[in-house]
Amino acid sequence: MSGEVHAAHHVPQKVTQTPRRGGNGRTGRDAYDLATVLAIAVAAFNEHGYEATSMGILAERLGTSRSAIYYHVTSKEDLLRLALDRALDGLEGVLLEPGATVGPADQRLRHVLRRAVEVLVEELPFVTLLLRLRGNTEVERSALDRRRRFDHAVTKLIDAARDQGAVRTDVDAGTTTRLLFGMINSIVDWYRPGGALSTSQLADDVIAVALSGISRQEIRRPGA
Amino acid sequence: MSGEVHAAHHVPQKVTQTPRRGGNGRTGRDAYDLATVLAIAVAAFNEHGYEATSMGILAERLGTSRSAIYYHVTSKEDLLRLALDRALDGLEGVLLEPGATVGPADQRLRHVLRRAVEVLVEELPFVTLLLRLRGNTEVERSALDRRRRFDHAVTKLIDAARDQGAVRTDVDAGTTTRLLFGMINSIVDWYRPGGALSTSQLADDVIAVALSGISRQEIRRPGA
DNA sequence: TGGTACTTACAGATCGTTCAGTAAGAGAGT
DNA sequence: ACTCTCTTACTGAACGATCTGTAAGTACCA
Repeated sequence: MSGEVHAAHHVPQKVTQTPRRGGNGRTGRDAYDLATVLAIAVAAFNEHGYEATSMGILAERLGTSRSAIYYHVTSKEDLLRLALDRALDGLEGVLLEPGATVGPADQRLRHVLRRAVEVLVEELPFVTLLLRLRGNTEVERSALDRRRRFDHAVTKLIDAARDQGAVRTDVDAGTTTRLLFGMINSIVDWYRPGGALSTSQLADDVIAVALSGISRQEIRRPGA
Repeated sequence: MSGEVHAAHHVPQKVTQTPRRGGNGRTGRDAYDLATVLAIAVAAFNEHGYEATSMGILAERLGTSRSAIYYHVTSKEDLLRLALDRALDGLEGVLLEPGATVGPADQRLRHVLRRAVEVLVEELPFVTLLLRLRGNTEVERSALDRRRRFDHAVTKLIDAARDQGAVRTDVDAGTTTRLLFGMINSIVDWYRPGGALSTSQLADDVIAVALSGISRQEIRRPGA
């Protein structure tokens, strides 16, 4: 039924940190591209919160003027929409992968958890922004709506794994799902790629703790 | 002058939703008390974010004027400080309880987890505000500092339980702790007291999933 | 010459906060 | 019972700063 998640609209944009001055491109003056503006904006949004971040701060960080930004985007909210689309495109893409659509439910669940962690790390600032939304404007509400649909797809996966006998039944299904999401989503609050913990190891750890908890394990077969 | 308001520490204040008109208290006019103003303010802060919430919105919700609020508090930041103090007082109180200080580490850990969930629910709006801080102002940074000290105390408990052999060692201690906190803290994003799930049951579920994960359990003795 | 990427200048609104003034009850004095 | 004074709890206007967004002009390059 409802799982019709929109496919990735376009290829993830390369975020170039430096303005391409003068010659290499094709055009006029300093030439910040949209991706740069967006990357700086999202970083600032995550530091101060979207509404508390002024276009003046963005301009300062870009080394340009407030109004120059309006050459690249039509509004502040436009920046937000662009950023949220990117996060959501990435997450929804996971659900379309073969590993998420074929095979036993518990294996599909493992695949989605692992890939969700990976996308979350790849698109860290964008997903961070998404996860901190309040839903005050229409843009925010529609992003939250897409996020809810994603969550719901994962919930159905957990339900399937439960029917299959792979998930505990002494805790309510909704509670299980929410606690699981809480654990995964918290990654944006502390994980920074490039440190001692690799993304791959992080994904392993998340799956291990999510499935088996923090207690010391007895004999446990890898299949369940 | 009115600076020395300092939240009545541990005793949870009654939040009266209605202004006490006329006679019972002292004198004057409508007489909103600090607790009412604070409750309304925190609710608004959680909905729109602290910085995005204007004094005008608070005044509107209180049915009064912006300037009237300044009779009760010295500044907008003062409201924030009061709210954060309340959340932190509650959480820190848990660490002082006998159940958190005496006995085997794994039992103390269980106690702290359960009580942390309970305080989190009791003081839901205040803790919610705390958990969404960015650390931009001095008030926010000092609150985050207190929160880090609380987290660190729990981390030490987990370490003790690990030394005792109750916690898995195949996942890094720091990662374990952060995933655990992520799970617990996420409660503020979805749990609302008064529903089908009681606070006590929620605490049970959190402990069950935190310790043993979402997988179907084999034989597992309640002690570990 | 024409498009690109701006800059300067500003409109209009809203922000947190201050301040002078005031309505109304409480207590004291008579 | 009556006034007088003091305290409480505001009201309403105004302040300077800052906010998003726009309009018009301009430097640069092909």
